[in-house]
Amino acid sequence: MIHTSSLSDSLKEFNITAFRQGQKEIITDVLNGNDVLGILPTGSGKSLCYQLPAKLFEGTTIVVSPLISLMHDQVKQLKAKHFKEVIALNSSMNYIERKNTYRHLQSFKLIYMSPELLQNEELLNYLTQIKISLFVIDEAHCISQWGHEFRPDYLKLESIINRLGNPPILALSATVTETVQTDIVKTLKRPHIIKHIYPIDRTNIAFTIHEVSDNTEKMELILKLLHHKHVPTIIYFSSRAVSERVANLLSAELPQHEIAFYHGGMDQNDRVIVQQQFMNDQLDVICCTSAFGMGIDKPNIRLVIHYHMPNQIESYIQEVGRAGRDGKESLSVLLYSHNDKYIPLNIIDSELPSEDEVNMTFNKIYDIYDKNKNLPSKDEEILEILQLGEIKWRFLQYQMERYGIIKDKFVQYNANNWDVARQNIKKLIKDRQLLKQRKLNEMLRWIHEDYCLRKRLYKPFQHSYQPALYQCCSNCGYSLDEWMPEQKMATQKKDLGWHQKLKNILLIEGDYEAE
DNA sequence: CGGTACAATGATAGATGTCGCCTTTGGCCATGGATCC
Repeated sequence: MIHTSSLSDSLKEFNITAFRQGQKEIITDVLNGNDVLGILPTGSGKSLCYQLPAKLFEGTTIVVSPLISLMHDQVKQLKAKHFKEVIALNSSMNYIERKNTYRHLQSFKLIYMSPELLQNEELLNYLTQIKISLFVIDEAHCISQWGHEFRPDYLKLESIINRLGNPPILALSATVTETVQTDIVKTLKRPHIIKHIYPIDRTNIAFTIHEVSDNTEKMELILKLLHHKHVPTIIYFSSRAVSERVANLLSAELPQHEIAFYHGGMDQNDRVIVQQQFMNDQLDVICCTSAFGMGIDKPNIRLVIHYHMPNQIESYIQEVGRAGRDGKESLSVLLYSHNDKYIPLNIIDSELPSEDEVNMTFNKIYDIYDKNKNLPSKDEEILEILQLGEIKWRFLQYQMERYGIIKDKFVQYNANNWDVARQNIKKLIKDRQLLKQRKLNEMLRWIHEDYCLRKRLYKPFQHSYQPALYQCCSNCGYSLDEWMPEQKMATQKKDLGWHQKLKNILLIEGDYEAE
């Protein structure tokens, strides 16, 4: 039991004078050793909910985070606040570094890691030897959104928590529907988890939908909008190639704007640079896929455009919610043409294996059992043999491990078990596909809604509802022309960068190489 | 046709050189820790 006096003392160490909404309630329950699910809006100080308990607890707190960049940001911030017993683990450490770090894990109060690294036996052996006081899952919606197909290691967290001696859990997120909540609680097997859920509706964002007949019309609309409103803007796409193409077209048409693209296929270095430039207001418009956004806490994003719709409402709420963090009037523009719905349909198809593919995989896995009982060690080889896409195989691999068909690349055969597994997996695939199609249909239904868009958007997420602070939505009579955001001065000078600045100071002539 | 990440590993490109070398002025080579895909 920890006293309130020590709570306020430790607050000072974080340079904070008072708790924000929800923080105290969540932290109190965590300190009392309860399992907690906390839903707080982004920018409301979610991380304090585990950082403060981590500091107060005797043992070590583990934080599972989906992105290495997020872990680094957190560690950097904490070290700046003189919280030093903190580390982010990842696979880039060499043998010596790794051994040295793993041997002294108990000296850290807070350890960040990915769900994938938590599958590593070497690390687990060390972790089971130290006292874990709290197990945190940051961005917990990833369990539901990514766990089933894209990153199945999210579904394995529960068994890991078990191996670590069942420490209390804190799951945190910003956007979680009732369905996703149920999914998280079920996956973690914590039916009695205490829920602290706070409203996530954004009263300073106006919602508009524009149905167009083709992509030319989309471009015209975007050009007109950006030409008149020069504000920090994100444009979301469902295709890397289209995001690049549109970024280039817009750059040519709008010489006053600084425009770049961003997606998962880019060089890691370029991604960091583009993100930094956008954060520092050196870029005005960023054309991106869903890869851009997690951990983006830029206060003055005024406009979020969807060139393509996301494949579910949850994603839309997350993406739109990046606008207007500073509370000022901001705008969402969703562009829709009737062909757009085929993109998410194809994506759904590509992440789950068909019935034929399941049968084929079972047969080929049996062939492997017949020959030498071991899967090739390299994933590429397996994909080559099975003729499957990466995500489909990841899904099947996870399922086959669950049913004991595969264990560490080793194939185990039992005719009865295999039949049961095959039927159940096929059933599961059908269920997942139906669920995904239902989610897509929800999105489409919302797009064709006649009633107030704001109310329909937030209703399934929360019981209370707050009216719009500035403007409501295109169904409540709001039009784009009325929008008058504070704009960037056209004459505003670009940041010169430190090379030029240094050169100016030292009056050096000519160029010199960077670093 | 289209989108999200990480780990692990081998490949690759950039920096170094306590006397590196040679053609003096930077270019080339061999080497082996980072970084990338």
